Parts: sequence; structure tokens; C-alpha cells
Amino acid sequence: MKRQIERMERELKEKENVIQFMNTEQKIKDTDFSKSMHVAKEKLGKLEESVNTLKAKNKDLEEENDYVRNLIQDNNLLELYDETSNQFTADTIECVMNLQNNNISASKIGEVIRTVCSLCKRQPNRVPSATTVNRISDMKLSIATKQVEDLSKKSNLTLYSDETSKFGKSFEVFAVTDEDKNSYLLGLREMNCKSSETVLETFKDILQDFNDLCDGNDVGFKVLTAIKNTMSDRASTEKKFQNLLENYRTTILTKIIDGWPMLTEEERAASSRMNNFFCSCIFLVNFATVCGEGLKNLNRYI
DNA sequence: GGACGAACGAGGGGCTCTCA
DNA sequence: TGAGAGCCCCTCGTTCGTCC
Repeated sequence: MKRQIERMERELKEKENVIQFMNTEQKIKDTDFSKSMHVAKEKLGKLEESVNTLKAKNKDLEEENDYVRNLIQDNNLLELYDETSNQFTADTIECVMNLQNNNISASKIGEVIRTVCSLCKRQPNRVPSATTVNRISDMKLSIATKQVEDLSKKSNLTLYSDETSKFGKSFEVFAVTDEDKNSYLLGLREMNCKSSETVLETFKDILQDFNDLCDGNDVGFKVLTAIKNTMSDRASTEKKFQNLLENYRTTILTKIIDGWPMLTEEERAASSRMNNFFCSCIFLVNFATVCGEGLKNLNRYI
């Protein structure tokens, strides 16, 4: 009986130990769970904060989107006509002039502007009629006439000329500068060939156009007589053209200058003399090109 | 009065078609 | 292939009306 009681006490003791161990384990698990819960709550808080930030950002972007949409709708109207001054804007007039230079009919220019505007999703507030376009053309002619007349009153002009070939065609451009370094483009013309005689004929055509433009006041010839210097590249045709130009200019001088027969030989020579300058920039360009190739080859052996 | 639009006609240049 | 006719389009000029 006593042994049986001792055995039962041992078993009870063991069970108590087991229960104590399990309690300890449970406490540990409860502590870990509590920690996990705390971490999870912190993460949830951060995620909620992040969601709120994204919601705020989304709201800002939606407002910005609405603002840009309204801005685009407001800018849909293209102001070509100034309602305040009751006239077309300077940009519009320049646009009309450029379209006219491309042989767009006066009656079609308004429709062309409208069509191009629709391509850009814009709506012009007004487009010029054919009459207005023709009036702008008159303005352009008046400005050109005034500029040529002003040019004819200047002296000591320098003529710049150069020839270029594009798409199998030859073109010659003429420009002058005055003593104040102001530049004036006289013309860019296509030529049948690039001989010096053709260049001179082309220049004569431009001068005659000036004469016609200014109602026969010999403005073109006056511009010619005001040219005292020439500048061009060293092309042989340019050199010969300058000689031909000097001779032609002398014949014009006899018609333009009053009392030419009364002048002395020295005075005539002084009036006829022209200073010919040649640009050597092409030499420097060629020199740079050759040097560049030479340096490239040198690099291969270093 | 200034700026613009509509309408018209004259003249010129370019393109197409026909014919020899 | 070249010349000529016809057509179309554009430029230029003019007049008159409208709007601000």
C-alpha cells in the first residue's frame, strides 16, 4: 500500500512538472504572439499611412489633369486677329507673306491657315480674306520699294556674290552691306549656266526689277553706282564677273552721273574704280580638312 | 476714319488637248 | 513633235458695304 502511494505521488509529481513545462511554453508562445501582433500593427499603420499619401497624390494629379485639360481648351483658340487694334497680328501678316511666296492663291490662304490650324487642334479667331491678303501683298511691295529707294541713296556699298549648285541647278545670290554693316539681300536667282556672262545678266535682271519696282527712277542703276567694293570667293567665274561688272558699271555711270563728259580723266577713273576683295575662308576650311585626315592617319601609328 | 470683306472684271501664265 | 486653242487659276485693281 505504501509503495503504491509513493508511486502515485511520483506520477503526480511528474505530471505537475509536465504541466509547469507546458505553462512555461505557453507563456513563451504568448509573448512571441504579442510581439508579432505589435509588429503587424506597426506595419498596418505604415501601410495605412502610405495609402493616405497615395490617395492625396492621386487627388493632386487629378486636379492637375483637370487644370491642364482646361488650359488646353482655353488655348484652343488661336488669336490671329487682334480685336483690340482691329487688325491681323504681325505674325499672321508674316505667315500670309510666306504663303504668298509659295504661290498660294490669295483666295486660298485663309483656308490653308484654317486647315493647318485644325491639324494642330487649334481654332483661328479669324482668317484673312482674299482682299486682305492682296492688301498685305501691297504692303510687302511698299516696304520693298521703300527699302530699295533707301538703298539707292547710300554710298560705298559692298557687293557680295556667290554661286551654288543644288539638284543640278545653278543659283547665284547677291547681297550688299553699307558702311554701317547693315545687310540687304538683293536677290537669289536660278541661272541656266554659271558662266560669268550669265551671272552679270542675272544681276542686270535684278537691277532692272528694281527700276521697274520704283517706276523707272533708275533706282537699280543708282544702287549699282553706289557699289564701290565687291567680295566673293576665288572662283574664276567670280573674278571675271567682277571685271564685267566694273565695265558695265562704268557704262551706267556715264548715264547716271550728271556732267560726266565734263569730268577729268582722274575723276572718271576714281568714280569707275572698284575694290575687289576675295574670301580666303575656303583655304582655311580645306586646310583644316586635310589636317584632320592627316591627324587621323597619324593616330594609327602611335 | 480705319480695317476688313465681298464681288467683279481685265490680263497673264501654265496646263491639257487636239491636230497636222 | 510642235503649234495653236481652250480652259483654269492667279494676280491686280476697283468699288461698295460693314463693323468698330
